[in-house]
Amino acid sequence: MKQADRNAKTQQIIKEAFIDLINEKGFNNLTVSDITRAAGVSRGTFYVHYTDKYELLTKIEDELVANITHALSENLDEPLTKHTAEEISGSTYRVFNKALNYVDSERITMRALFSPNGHPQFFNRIKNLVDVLFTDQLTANHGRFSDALPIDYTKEIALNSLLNIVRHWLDKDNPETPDELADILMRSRFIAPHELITFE
Amino acid sequence: MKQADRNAKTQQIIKEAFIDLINEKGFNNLTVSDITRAAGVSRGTFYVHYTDKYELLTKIEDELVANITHALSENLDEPLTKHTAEEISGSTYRVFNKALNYVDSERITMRALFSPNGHPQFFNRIKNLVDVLFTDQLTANHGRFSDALPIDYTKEIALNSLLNIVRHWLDKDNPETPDELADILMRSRFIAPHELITFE
DNA sequence: CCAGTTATTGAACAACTTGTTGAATAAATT
DNA sequence: AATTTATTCAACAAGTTGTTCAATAACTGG
Repeated sequence: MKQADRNAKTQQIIKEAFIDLINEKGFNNLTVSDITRAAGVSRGTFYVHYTDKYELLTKIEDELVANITHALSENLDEPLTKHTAEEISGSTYRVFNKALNYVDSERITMRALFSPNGHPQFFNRIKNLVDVLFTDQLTANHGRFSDALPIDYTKEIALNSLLNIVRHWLDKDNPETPDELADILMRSRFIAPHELITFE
Repeated sequence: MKQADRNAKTQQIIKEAFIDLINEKGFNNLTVSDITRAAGVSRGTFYVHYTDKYELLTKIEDELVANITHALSENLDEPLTKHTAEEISGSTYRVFNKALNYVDSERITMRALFSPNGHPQFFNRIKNLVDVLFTDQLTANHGRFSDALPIDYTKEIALNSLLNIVRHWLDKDNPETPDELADILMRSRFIAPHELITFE
């Protein structure tokens, strides 16, 4: 085995043990000793690769963010060349679908980080990512559908609905396929949430 | 000063220092020593009142949950005696208004706990609270408005929209009054969030 | 006002985690 | 086979944890 592969393999073992431990006891309650014990690796080895558990977390998150950004951006400029409602809708579906398929491939890690025992800042980072990528569409449509609700609240509703659906999906034991969830996300856009909370 | 008052005062000083520190460095990064130093109190005193920082957190949360439950429940049975749409709508508004006024009175604490550096489990606890209290209304209306979206996703959208609006409101520097936010919550019920995320 | 109860203080304790270092060993490279 | 690189293991000081205890301070009831 090559040196590079050897490093990669060690780091992979550490990462997997780390994600397992986040699910077991939460990021904040796990120690570097916990990680190395679970990974079957010396504590010294950990500190060769990472300065602390926060850097390990950051490196994992950075990779996820880069790939999600890529998946979301890839089809994002397409709409400008599309004209019919069907073309636009299909394009939106493909953006969701592509991103969800990647998220699904990192399901265990994503679920761990999105969980209450994971890293709330990571959820916010993804939220900010989606915000920036979709911000033009958001502001452009605001006013047409919003009934003059303040723009900041409108954005909160839209972003949180989208991302909490994904979070809920990640938490499920028998989740829908990424394709099915993309479909649910498409349909969810036409539902006013609080119509469902009334006293009728 | 009476003994009971003396205890209450000490605990209040500790609680205030604790909330300040959550905002400064986050719950997970603060130590008991940090709290007692900030509170100007001996570390021994802390351990007389609380076994650790988790118990302190829990006691604060329990009080908030009890009061929010009270505020939400008080007007919740009214609708059964109401008949017109205006009566029902007014009743809903009063439930929101009452709860929001209490939350506003505990704004600094609520914001600290709801923040990413606070306690995500507390947000989930409130979410569960609202879920249980409104669950009858939720299921009753499902199907009429949902376009056959799976019930679990419908609930996620409704609960997260409601609570993230409140969270966003708590984070604001110049927030609306509780009355104004109750109005925003009422109006937000008729907005389909993802209509705003399209590629048109 | 005094004696008894209760709260606070400050110091000490062992156990644990942290991040660092260095020497020995093991594995890959050339 | 000699060199570079990765891993291991042990030791280190510094900080936190939760507990204990004796001394001090503050309230309480008579």
